[in-house]
Formats: sequence, structure tokens, C-alpha cells
Amino acid sequence: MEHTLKDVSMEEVFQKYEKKYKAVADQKRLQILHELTQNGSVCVCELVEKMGMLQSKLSYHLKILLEAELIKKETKGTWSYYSLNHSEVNHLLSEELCCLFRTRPANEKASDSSCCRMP
Amino acid sequence: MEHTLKDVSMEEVFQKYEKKYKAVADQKRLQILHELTQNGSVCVCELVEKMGMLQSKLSYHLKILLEAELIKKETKGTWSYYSLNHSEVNHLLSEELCCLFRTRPANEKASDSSCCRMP
DNA sequence: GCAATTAATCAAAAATTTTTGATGTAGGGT
DNA sequence: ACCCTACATCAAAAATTTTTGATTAATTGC
Repeated sequence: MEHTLKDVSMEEVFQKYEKKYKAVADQKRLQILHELTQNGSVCVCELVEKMGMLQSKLSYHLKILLEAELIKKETKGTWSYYSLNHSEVNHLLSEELCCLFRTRPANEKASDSSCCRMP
Repeated sequence: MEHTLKDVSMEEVFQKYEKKYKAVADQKRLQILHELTQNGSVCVCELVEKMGMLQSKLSYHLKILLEAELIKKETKGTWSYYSLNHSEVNHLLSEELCCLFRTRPANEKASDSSCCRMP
């Protein structure tokens, strides 16, 4: 089997996006992202309630999102707070999905109010 | 269990995007999309060669992309030609991915040459 | 120190997706 | 009619992902 340099780098690109899109390819995880979009920074125990999910199950899904770098984690004592990684999410998803997952953090200026074609 | 109207419609939205992102969450299928981006309209037998895949395997992946409406199919005699569904792909993926999957069909004007931050 | 809480991890079971090789169907050429 | 090619579909096997319940580690409040 032959591989050109381009083939190899493309393969890496496809691999990277496979991982990121896999993270997003799940109803539960989309719901988690949406929840974080709405509430900013949320701890696991809050999410357990809001999502009505077993804690271990939630941790599993959070880990997948974290490893895809779509969310960030901050630990305070016993609590873990998760929040969106806006730039990564925005890099991955189209503008049309902004209403669902692309609410900007407060400090960023909301110049493109052109988006939002969602229900 | 209680469900508000909003919950129900959100659930449908999440379900829809789960399906579409699942279709894209696979190296092989990303490669197929890329191939179609480069070559426009391609028949299965060509793709079998280009991708070095078993025909039944390729058909399986094409079906998933087709059912997610990310590609289109046109049959001519014994041949099936597949091509990108540009509007759907563009609706789903961010502009930054344009070099990989967002080449426009010839008739559309390429106004935003601003994209392309890909290798 | 001790009990309670928060959350990560683990291993086994369950569910889903993917691969494979075989079979079926339709059209094209002779 | 016959054979060959193109492609879809099928069922079984293999691989991967998800769920579950238990265990573990760290921290807090008493």
C-alpha cells in the first residue's frame, strides 16, 4: 500500500474530526451541551438532576465531551464545574446551530446576530 | 414524567442532529464526503477503487450518508452516481471546514472566499 | 475522627454499529 | 437467451459504544 504525504495528513484530519463529531453524535451529549450553553458553568450534581441520569453515566458522557475538547472542567473542592468550550464548538458546528450551542460567553461581543434560524 | 412542549420539540431537534452528526462521525464517511467534494459526481465502482473498500461496505456507508441527506443519488442504468448535498453539508458543518467538504457547485457564486483555514 | 457528599473509575452486561461474504436484482452487450 | 457488470440487501460475526451498579478517592461538615 502506498501513501503520499497528503494522504497521511488527511488521515490525521479525518481522525481528529471523527472524534469530535462522535462526541456530538449523541442526543444525550447534545442535551448536555445545550444545558451548558444555557447555564454557563454547572456542577455534576446539578446536571444529574437536570438530565435525570445516573451519575456514572453522566460522568462517562462528560468525559467524551471533555476529551473532544468541546467542554472545559474546573474543580473546586469536591465539586467539578463544567462549561462550554465556545471556540471549539463554534469551530465545529455551523452558524445555524448557534441558538442551540453557540451562545457566546459574556465578554465576547455578539457581532453576528445574523444567525439563529433554529426553533 | 412530565414533558413541556419545548422539551418535546427540543428532543426532536436533538434526535435529528444526532443522526446527521453520526453520519459524519466516521473517518471513512468523511473521506467519502471529501472524495465527492473533489470529484463532483462519482459512481460506486469508482469509489470502490478510490477508497479501496469492499463494495458492500461502501454501500453501507453511502446509505448512512444518504439517509442523513448529506449526499444525493442519481441512477443511470446500472450505475449509481453519488454527489454532495451541498446545502445540507453547509448547514451542518462550520465554515472552517469548507476546504474539506464545502466546495460549492459550479453554479453558485463563491462570494465568501474568506474561509479555508484547513491544511 | 467520623459520617455524608461529590465525582471518577471499573468491570460486566446490554445495545448498537460495522464488517464480511453470500445472495438477489436489474440492466447491457453479444 | 446468456453472461457479465453494477449495486443493494441480507444475516452472521466482530468490534465498538453505552449502561449499570459497585467501588474508590477526595473533601466537607459535624
